[in-house]
Amino acid sequence: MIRVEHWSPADGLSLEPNALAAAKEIDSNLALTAGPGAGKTEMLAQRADFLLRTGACRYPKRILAISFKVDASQNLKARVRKRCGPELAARFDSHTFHAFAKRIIDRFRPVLTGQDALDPDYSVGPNRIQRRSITFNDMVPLAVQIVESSQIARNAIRQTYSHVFLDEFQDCTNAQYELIKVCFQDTPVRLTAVGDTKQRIMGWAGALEGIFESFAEDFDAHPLNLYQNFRSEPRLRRMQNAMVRVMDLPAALDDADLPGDEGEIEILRFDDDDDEAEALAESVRGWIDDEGVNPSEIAVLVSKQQNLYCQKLRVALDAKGVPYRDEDATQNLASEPVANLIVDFLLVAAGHRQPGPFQRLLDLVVFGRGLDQENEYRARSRWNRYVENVKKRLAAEEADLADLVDLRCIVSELLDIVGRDAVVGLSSEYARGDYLQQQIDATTERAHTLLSEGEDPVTALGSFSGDRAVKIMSIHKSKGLEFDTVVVLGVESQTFWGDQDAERSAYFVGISRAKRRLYLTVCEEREQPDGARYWKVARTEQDEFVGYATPYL
DNA sequence: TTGATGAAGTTTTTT
DNA sequence: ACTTCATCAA
Repeated sequence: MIRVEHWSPADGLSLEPNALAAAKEIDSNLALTAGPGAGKTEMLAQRADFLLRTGACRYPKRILAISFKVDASQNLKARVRKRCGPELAARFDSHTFHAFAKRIIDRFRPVLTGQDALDPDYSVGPNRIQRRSITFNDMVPLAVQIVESSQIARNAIRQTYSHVFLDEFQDCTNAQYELIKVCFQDTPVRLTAVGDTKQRIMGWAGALEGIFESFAEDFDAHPLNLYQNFRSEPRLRRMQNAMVRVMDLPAALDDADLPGDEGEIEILRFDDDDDEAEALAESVRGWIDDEGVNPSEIAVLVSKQQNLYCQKLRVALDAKGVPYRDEDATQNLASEPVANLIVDFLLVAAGHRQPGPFQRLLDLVVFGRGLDQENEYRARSRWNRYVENVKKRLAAEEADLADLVDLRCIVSELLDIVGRDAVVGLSSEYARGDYLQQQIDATTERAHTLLSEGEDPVTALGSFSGDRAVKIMSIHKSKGLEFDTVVVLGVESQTFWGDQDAERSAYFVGISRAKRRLYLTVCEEREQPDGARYWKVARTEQDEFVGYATPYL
């Protein structure tokens, strides 16, 4: 443990003054607003490092981080582990709102009585069924009810955590805010809320307007703002700034403060979506093959109906052999930690030099266990021996990944080596029923399908792992992510319909994912799902949204 | 039966 | 923004 005055940001990073102030804040609750690319995640990771290393969060107290999306919560956890090491990071709990609520329900379930009583083996499904099943939407309200009515639950939560981080706070809903309040209002627990009201894109799901103001009031939180944008090149920042001028004038900068020609913005206009798919696939292929851009640094974003809008693009990418991952279709399995574990291992076993998967496996199997140095060394060499052994068997054709029996065998062997406890610990869902086995079977099936297509294993599994695949996803899914090159597909009034402010925020989120290059596509005509009808592009919204880009081409 | 009119529904996430 | 469905008048 070190003294507060001796702490400096981990890994020799430097933070802008307000980020440093936020990271080192001890007494106040914080309401930290910051635009895209300001380094909110990094600030939280550094703050975790500060709290854990200086003992402001002293053992056995823990830090609770609440995000909205699974991958955001995993990213934050990984960043914290990187900054302060696995031992301290073990006291950093990173959950989604739903996961946090469900943990409360599972732990204090008997508190629920009468109408709301739940059986021990209740399930989560599409319908609320008395005692047997709840829906996603029931989770947070039930957790609120538990914490409200049970002093024991309240105390348990308040005594576990000394600090709470709230990520993407602009998208906090009424029910979620209630949960935060019943758990932590008027307690010594210190809260840090970070977000950007200009990126509020969950209004349709009940995200509260003016949530930062309410929070500042209810929790007497100290407001801070981060000004920098470490993500985007200046040309892109000027376009973002043009949107900020419309959405939140006081937060806008003078364009003169964003000098430089770096960065690239293009508007691609097409007659129809066939041309669009063809040209886009060709551009993507060029970026990867000619410019050497990593496919995973390229994202195609759509506002709505991803399946419909990206169908032709997928066909065109297939035809050109461009690896891509449709985050919609693969979502279920690809977001399962055990699926990633298995696929990472298959990639390492089958391919040469797979740094991403290799490192993730090491983190899980060796470093993530809080072992001391000697045992860590042993675990590492044991793991390396095992990997080499499987590689050798594959090379000698004693085992064949394309063979389902061999594949099953290798998977079960892997899970034994990793350890049942470690696998179950990957997700809170795995402890119950046969859910884990189902996911393992589904992954094996899927891997078998991919591997028996005849391509080499690394390419075949590439679309699953996503390490070397172009990402196709909704703007909502892209929140919090960043890419070298971003294509916003279909910048048309037909795709950005709905509440004007909400749509503008969504567009802002989309364009601000790009670090260096932004492409916008517009079609005059686009095919409808039944294949027969076409619509013409209306002009109004197209002019507004594309218009933000035109001065910066 | 046809055409005209208007209202309602559609999308985005979460164990 | 656009589609689908219900209703009403001719």
